[in-house]
Amino acid sequence: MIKPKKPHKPRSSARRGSTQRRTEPESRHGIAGSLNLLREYGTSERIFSGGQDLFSPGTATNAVYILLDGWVFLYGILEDGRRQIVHFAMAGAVLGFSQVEGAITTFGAQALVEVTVCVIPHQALDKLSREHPEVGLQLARLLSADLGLAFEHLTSVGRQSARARVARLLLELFMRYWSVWSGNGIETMQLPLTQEHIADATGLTSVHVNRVLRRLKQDGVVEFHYRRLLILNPDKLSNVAGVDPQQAKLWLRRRPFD
Amino acid sequence: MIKPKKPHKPRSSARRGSTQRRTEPESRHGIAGSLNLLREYGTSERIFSGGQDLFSPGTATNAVYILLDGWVFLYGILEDGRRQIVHFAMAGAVLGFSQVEGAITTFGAQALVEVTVCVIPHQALDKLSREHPEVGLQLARLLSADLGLAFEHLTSVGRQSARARVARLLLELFMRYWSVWSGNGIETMQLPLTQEHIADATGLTSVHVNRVLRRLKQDGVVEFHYRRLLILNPDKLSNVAGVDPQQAKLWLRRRPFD
DNA sequence: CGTTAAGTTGATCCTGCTCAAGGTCGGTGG
DNA sequence: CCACCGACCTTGAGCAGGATCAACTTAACG
Repeated sequence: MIKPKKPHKPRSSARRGSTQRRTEPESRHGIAGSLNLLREYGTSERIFSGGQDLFSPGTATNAVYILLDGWVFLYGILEDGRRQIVHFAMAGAVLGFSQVEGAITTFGAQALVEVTVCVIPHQALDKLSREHPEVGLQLARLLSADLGLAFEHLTSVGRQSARARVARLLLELFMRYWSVWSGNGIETMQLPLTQEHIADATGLTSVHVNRVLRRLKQDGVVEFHYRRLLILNPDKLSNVAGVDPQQAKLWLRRRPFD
Repeated sequence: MIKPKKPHKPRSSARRGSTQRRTEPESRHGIAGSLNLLREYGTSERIFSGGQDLFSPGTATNAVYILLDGWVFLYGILEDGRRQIVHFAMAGAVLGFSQVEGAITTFGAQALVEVTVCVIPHQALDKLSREHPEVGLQLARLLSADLGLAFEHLTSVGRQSARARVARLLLELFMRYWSVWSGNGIETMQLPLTQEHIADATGLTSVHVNRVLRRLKQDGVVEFHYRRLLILNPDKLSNVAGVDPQQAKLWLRRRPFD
C-alpha cells in the first residue's frame, strides 16, 4: 500500500518506435484534412521522447494536443504513488481538452515512444471552433468515442478476472492499432509496453500479469514478448476476453475524423 | 461466475423520489437557457419510472436525452450477467450521445427513480448544432467532464481498497449532488441507491459493501441507511477516500452549461 | 563487460468472494 | 388485522484469486 513508485523512466528510447511508423501516408488519418486548417491558428508541432509527460497530474492545462504519431497513455496517480493507466492514445487522438482553460487535470499524459503532436493553445481552439462550427461537434464525437472506451475499460477492470482483463486489453489495442495503421491480415504488431504498463492498465501487479501472459502463451491464445504482440488464436482471444467478436469489430472504425 | 442477474426491478416506486426534487427553480440548471431553444427542434419530454431502461446495452441509439430531473445510472453487462455501473448521472446530464446515428451502444442507462428527460432525435441535434455553433463545443465540454469522472472512477476501481472505493464513491456523489441541488451546509442527502448499486459501481460484491459500510459507520465516517446518506466526518471521509479535500471541490463546479 | 530496466519464478499471506442462513421493512391480500 | 411475500440488508464460515516479498535471469545499452 505504501510503495511509492519511482517516475517511469525507460532506459532510453534509442530504437523505440523505429518500426512501422509513418508507413501510411498522413492523409489516411482523416485528421489531416483538419491539419492544414490548424496551421492557420497559431499551432505548432512538437516532439516528446518516450517516458516524457505531455502534461502531469495536478498541473494546469494550457493547450490541447493532437497526437500525430506514436503512442501516449493517460494515467492517474494515488497519494501512495500507485498508478492507474486509464487510456492508450494513438494517432488522431485529442489530448488535454478540458472544460475551462487552465483547469487542473487529475490525470497525466505520458509518451510511450517518441511522439509528434500538434499543439493548439486553448484560445486558438475557441477561435477555431467559432469560425468552423463543425469542429465542436467533431470534438464531441471524438470524446464520446473515448468515453465509450473508458466505460468498457472500467467494466473490465471492475468485473472481469485477471486473465480476461489482460486478454481484453491486448485485443482492444490490437484492433484499434490495426484500424489506424493498416488493413491487411497480419496478426502481429509492435506494442511498446512493458508488463508493468499492462498491470497498471488492468489494475493488477506486474508479477501477476507476468503469470497471466505466460499462461495465455501456453494456452496458445496470444504471445507478448519484446514489445511485440502476436495473436495466436483470435477466436480464443475474444473468448477469453469475454468480448463478442462482432462487438470487437466496433473498435475498428472509431475514428470520427474520417 | 455464472450467476445471471435478474433485471433490476425495484419493488415499486411509490414513495420514490418524492423528496428534495424540484426544490430549486429550473433556471438554476443553466441548461434551462438552452431548453427553450430545444423546443423549436422537435424535441419532447418523457418520463421513465425507476428501474426502467432509457436504453439498453446492445441496442441502437436513436436519440439523445437530456436529464432534467432524477437519477440515472449507466452500466455495462458481461456475458455472465454481472453488471458494472460506470456513471451516475443527475440533472443536466446528456445521455446517449454517440458518434454515428444508430450506433450500437455497449452500455445501458437505467432510471434509479422516476426521471424526466428531454428527448432530442439525432437529426434534430445535427440541425441544432449547425444553427447554433456553440452547442457542439458545449457538448464537448460536457463530455470532457464525464470523461474526467470516468477516469477517476477507473483509477479508484483499479487501484484502491474496498474501503477507499466506497468512501470515494459516496464522497463524489455527495459533492456532485450538492452542487446541483443546493449550496448550504447540510451534510445529509437522499441517495436512491441500494447496496447492490454501490457494489456494482465499485466492482465489489454487495455482501462486502455491506461490511464496509458497517465499518465506516462504526468509525464515524459516513452512514448510509434507507437511501439516506449522512456525512459524519467530512475530513475523515476524504481521507479514507484518498481524495485531497481541495480536489474534491473540483466535483462541485463541473456543469459546463452554466 | 558492467549496469540497469525488465521479465521470471516460488513461497506465503490477505483482501474480498462465495455460500448459506437469517433478519427487517413495507406492501398486499385474506 | 394479520400473515405472507419480495426486495433488501446482515452476519458467519470457509475459500481463493491475486498481492506481497524476495531472489534470480535475461536483454539491451554505454
